Amino acid sequence: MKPLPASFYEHKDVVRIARDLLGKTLVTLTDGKLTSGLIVETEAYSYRERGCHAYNNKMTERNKVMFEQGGVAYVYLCYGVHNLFNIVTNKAGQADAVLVRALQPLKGEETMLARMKTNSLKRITSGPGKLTKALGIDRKLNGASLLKSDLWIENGVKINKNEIVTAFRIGIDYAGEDSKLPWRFYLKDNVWVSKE
DNA sequence: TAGAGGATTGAT
DNA sequence: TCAATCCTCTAC
Repeated sequence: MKPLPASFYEHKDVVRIARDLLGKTLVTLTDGKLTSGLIVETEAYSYRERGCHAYNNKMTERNKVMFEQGGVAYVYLCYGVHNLFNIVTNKAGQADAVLVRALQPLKGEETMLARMKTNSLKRITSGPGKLTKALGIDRKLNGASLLKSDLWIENGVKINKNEIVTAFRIGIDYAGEDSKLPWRFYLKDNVWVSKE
């Protein structure tokens, strides 16, 4: 399998990319250990709405990688506890991104279990803060290219349109009206999706 | 330079 | 329901 091409990430419609990422495979090679998982839940963020760190084209030290060309990782610390993994999309200067919220473990399951200090495979990647830990993603990978580093996305399984559920995004009440945008996508009846 | 708060999680 | 935990942003 090969990483998805740059053109996939440079599309101008971040919502479409978020939907297309369902069923793709996220792969990391951290500390010499390969781990991967099927993407089963995503959320879209755009500089045009308040839920986004780069709302109104506001660039800061933290979110500046969002303004790079699509195809890089945006990893940041949330609540002082969790690393959250985003995929930067669109062209340079158009700060859009997709947050990966849940995975279905595929490879390196033992490595993930060891990182999570648990014996239960269930729910170890069902949440944005958990999947980064399971796959060994942290802020060192902020700005890393998904085309040529130890972090990339491959084609996975084909998803039918009627398997995709559309919902409101989680945890962004502060965004006002924009928190009602139906920009969260997940696979219907998939046990690996994060719980609300 | 101090203070507030967050795209979450797991324990109580 | 609530604390953990720390980096980032904003205001002074």
